[in-house]
Amino acid sequence: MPELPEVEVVRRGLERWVSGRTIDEVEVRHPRAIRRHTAGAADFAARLMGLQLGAARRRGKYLWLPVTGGGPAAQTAAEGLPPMLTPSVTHGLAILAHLGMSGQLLVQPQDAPDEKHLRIRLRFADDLGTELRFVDQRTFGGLSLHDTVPGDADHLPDVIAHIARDPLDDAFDDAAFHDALRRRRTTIKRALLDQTLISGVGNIYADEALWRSKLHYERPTATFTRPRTAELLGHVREVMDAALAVGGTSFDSLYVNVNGESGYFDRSLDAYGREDEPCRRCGTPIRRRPWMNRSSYFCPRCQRPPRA
DNA sequence: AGGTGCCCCTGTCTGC
DNA sequence: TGCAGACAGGGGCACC
Repeated sequence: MPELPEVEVVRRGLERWVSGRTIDEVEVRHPRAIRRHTAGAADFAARLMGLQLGAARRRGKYLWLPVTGGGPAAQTAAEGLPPMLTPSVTHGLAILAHLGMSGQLLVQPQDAPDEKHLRIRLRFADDLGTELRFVDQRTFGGLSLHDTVPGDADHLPDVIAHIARDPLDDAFDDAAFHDALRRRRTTIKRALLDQTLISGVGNIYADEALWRSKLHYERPTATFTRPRTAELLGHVREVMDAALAVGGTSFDSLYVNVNGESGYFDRSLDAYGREDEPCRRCGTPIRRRPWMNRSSYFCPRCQRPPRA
């Protein structure tokens, strides 16, 4: 599953291979892949026509491409749409993407055979011979077109305005995160997965960062001291940086790489997926516990549960 | 109204 | 062998 570092690799690939290009053909092959675009597939396709893609952005696991323009085909299509859905002068537009569990954005030669789970195809008004494909087996991900937050320098799509900055973002506010933790009446792993507090941390990185911090996943956030929060954030950044260092080497290829193939997951995990294997610190077998319809992996010796 | 938990989806794996 | 069920998981959203 693509985690934040993989999504960042995809962002770099998009920047390199599709930013600046102009859309001139859109094919939606599965309605679920554009379900966040509430006006439907025909509207999605019509409104993308003629748009020029700007620089790729990322927040947590969300990706987006601010767009400009809209050619004759887009204007024609827009005439039949209600005012809310026509291109706005005061608000920018952006194509939003989320890869979900199994999504891939691939830059492929136009004559390459369709992937089994090809959901959306975008072709461009140039002679580079490549197209952008959204491929997704489990269809948790998708593409959609949205207004951007007025005045936002990154052209943030309005529907993800509630998503917090991620810990690799220079503007992430460590002190504000700590204060938010202290105000919450919840437990630390829930907080790490709460996208309104901190984004981009999934189940895997949460378990890894907690293991490195010797923290049990059910520790109440209200007990966190400033140094403990700082240490935890440091470990979150470490595991993400390590994965980025490994997975970030392949974006230079034609394919926009994704799909959790970062070798990081095979070699460097200390807790996640290691049930019954010895803790790399103390040798105690790692345990797995059902948690929120998922699993939590932890060392029962290094990560003691909080008092009841 | 902050916190909790269900549900969407499909392919793989395990156990009976 | 075949089938049922567990599991993987982000995040929207209904509900208390």
